[in-house]
Amino acid sequence: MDPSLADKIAFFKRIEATQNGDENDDLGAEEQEKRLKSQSFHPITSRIASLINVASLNRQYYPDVLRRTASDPNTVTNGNGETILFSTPNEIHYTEPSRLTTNLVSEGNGGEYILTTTPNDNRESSMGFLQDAMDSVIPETTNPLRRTTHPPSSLFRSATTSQAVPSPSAILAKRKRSKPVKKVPEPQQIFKDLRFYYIPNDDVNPARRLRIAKALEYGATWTQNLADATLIVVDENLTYSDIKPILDSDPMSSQKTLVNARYPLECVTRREVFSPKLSIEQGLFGVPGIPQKSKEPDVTHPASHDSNLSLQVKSRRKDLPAPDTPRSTDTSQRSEDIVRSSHPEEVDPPMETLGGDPKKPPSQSASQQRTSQATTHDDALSQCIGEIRVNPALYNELEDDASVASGDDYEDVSDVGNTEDEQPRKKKVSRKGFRSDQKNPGWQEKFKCMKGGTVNSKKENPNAKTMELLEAWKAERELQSDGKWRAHSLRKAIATLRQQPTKVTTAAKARLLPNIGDDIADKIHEIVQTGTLRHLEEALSNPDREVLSVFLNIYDVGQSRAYQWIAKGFRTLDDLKAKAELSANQRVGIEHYDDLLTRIPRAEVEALGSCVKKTAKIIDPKVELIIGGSYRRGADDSGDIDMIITKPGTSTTQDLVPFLNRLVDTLTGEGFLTVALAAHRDGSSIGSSKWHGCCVLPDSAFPGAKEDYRPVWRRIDLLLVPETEMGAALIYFTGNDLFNRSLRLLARKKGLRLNQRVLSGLGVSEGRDERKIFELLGVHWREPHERWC
DNA sequence: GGACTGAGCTT
DNA sequence: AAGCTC
DNA sequence: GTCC
Ligand SMILES: [Mn+2]
Repeated sequence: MDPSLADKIAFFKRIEATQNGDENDDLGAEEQEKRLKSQSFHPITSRIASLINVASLNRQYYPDVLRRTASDPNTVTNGNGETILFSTPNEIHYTEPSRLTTNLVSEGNGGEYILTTTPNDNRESSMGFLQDAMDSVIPETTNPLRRTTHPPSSLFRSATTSQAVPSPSAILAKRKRSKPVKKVPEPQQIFKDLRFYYIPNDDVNPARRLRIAKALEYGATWTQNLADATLIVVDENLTYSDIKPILDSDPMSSQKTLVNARYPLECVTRREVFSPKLSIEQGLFGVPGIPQKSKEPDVTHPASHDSNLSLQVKSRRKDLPAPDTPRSTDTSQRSEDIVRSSHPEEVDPPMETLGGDPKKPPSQSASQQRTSQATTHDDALSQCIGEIRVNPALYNELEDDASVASGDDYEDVSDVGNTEDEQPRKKKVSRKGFRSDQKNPGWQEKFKCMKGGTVNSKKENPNAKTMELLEAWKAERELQSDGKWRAHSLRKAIATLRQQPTKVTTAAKARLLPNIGDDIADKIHEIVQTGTLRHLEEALSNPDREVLSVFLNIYDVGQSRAYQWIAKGFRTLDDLKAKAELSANQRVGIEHYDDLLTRIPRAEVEALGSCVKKTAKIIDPKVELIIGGSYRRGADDSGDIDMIITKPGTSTTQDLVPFLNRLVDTLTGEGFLTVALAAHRDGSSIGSSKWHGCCVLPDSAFPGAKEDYRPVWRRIDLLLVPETEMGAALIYFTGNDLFNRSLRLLARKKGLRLNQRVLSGLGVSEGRDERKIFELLGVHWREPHERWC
């Protein structure tokens, strides 16, 4: 990798740090687990649905209470006379669930915790449709692959937006870090006559430096004197209270426009200095905590700009609402508030010219090209941001790109002089103390991933309804053979939505948000307008979807087999047991279907862990076992239990295989381990590293009252990790998945590679120290409970 | 048009 | 190599 | 699905 490239990459990261948006806080490692849950429930009637909510809660901890034989799924007939199978317990035994329910409900009311129970919410929200769907029966549609056609406007839009004026950023990017700012042609200098004051007002932070440079390119003047400023640009991690002291130094500050760092960039994108006032935009570009009062004198330029005329060039990625050109019609968009600019006549320079491709050596590696391009276009830059922002707080302290780029000197990471980049850890949404175990004190901290702990983030999220439906839609996509990436995109979009401080009510506004494209923007609009999602309802009415959902929740059953079975006409778990060719693991999955889908209370995770540790200690007292996964992140319940097995002095997993064999044998003999699903390759070469199976907590170790004990099969994963790889292993097995993927993506961008064993590349090789890996990646340390992205 | 994390284990 | 899992 |  060439250093300059790394430099650019580093730049982007910084930017990320300042862009707080990000999609965090929600599913992650557990994402998969929850996904399963939500899939398995799809109330058929609202009445049942209401019961299910209660039931599902109970189910979390007391599967038996409402267990129904997995092999006897309920079925109902829809309006078409078609039989629909569903996995929801048809018999909700209310027998004294009160106590249990109360307990759980209280947790749900506790605050953020609600997020961890989204599956319940989903069910709740989806029942309405299902009901409708059943009543109105829509024959068919069902081809999962079937795609929605884009409304004409969408096409139109993209066509007009794909062109853009050559971005000066290209120039900027190429100049590396040289100071001279090349301004764009006069007419394009949208910030001309405007004086920006930044907070912090320096360019120490690479991200800010880049932003400032861009502002200057477009004619802005960077002033060091607050009193002289016409626009105050605040780093996104700062809240109004943070900057209040600074503002107070200028008596006129209250008359000036206060915007976050994203605003100027958006102006550049739009090629105009628009007013940040609009409610939604205030949420997008405002400073958190800003008093409602005055603030917002119109500093924007009079529409005198060419930008409003010939330069109506939209960024190719996000169109901006054009007040004058209401997007007309189309089937799906009957709303009048949807306004998208559309100036077909505007023919802009081809994008290619922006990338500077001509100069690019054809020999460049694909990755290099990708990066180069990204660095050459402002949009590309934002894009990159969006990509990385998967994990915003990650980059909070990146500093000088140069140092980072060099690969070997990451000292910069440590110095972290950018306090402003530092997420204000101060304000934490304090969670009720119902589960105030000392271990949990901070699990709500996961919200730190979120924007300065502002508004949203709780169930009263202004976009809650929209998120619920999109979540349901995402679940449907996950059932489809080609829905993996669509679901992934939806997940990111939902995360973006979750962070919006105000309700996103139009497609146009939604479209401006990262990770939300035309499709989802339209869906958001549909939800806001109609309260439903037509496609979702149709999907739910597909008689196959419930069967699919049940099948996919079987361990060791994926899309391939699920579809094959459905093609063969199998509809129930009984059908499978009787007619399908099942692998041993699938048999286990079916036999213990309910158990394996039941959440494991934290207390039980601990109890299970203790059982393993106890036996392990007898076999080899020097071996160390650590419970990872969501438990390590502080979760109140987990989908399974993950344990890392290590021992001082070990350098290969092989060193631990003998121990594992004895451990498994012993635990199996005790009756603790009940079955092996995937065992390590015995005696095989390197690589042997894991053992997956099931276990049951012995009644003697049950943390609750004896009479409440029920043997429940749990999934347990044992991981062999030599001491030399503990750091990388901990990161990986602590998750969550989004966090891990972000890190790996980041590593790759830095020319490194991260897997569960080591961070390597560019002469680097670190697997032992978790913190060291963070440092090498230029990522601020994050405690396990802060890794819910 | 391609990427989207990166691997281990089973069949 | 495909399929499933984390 | 979104972004490059
Ligand atoms: Mn696991």
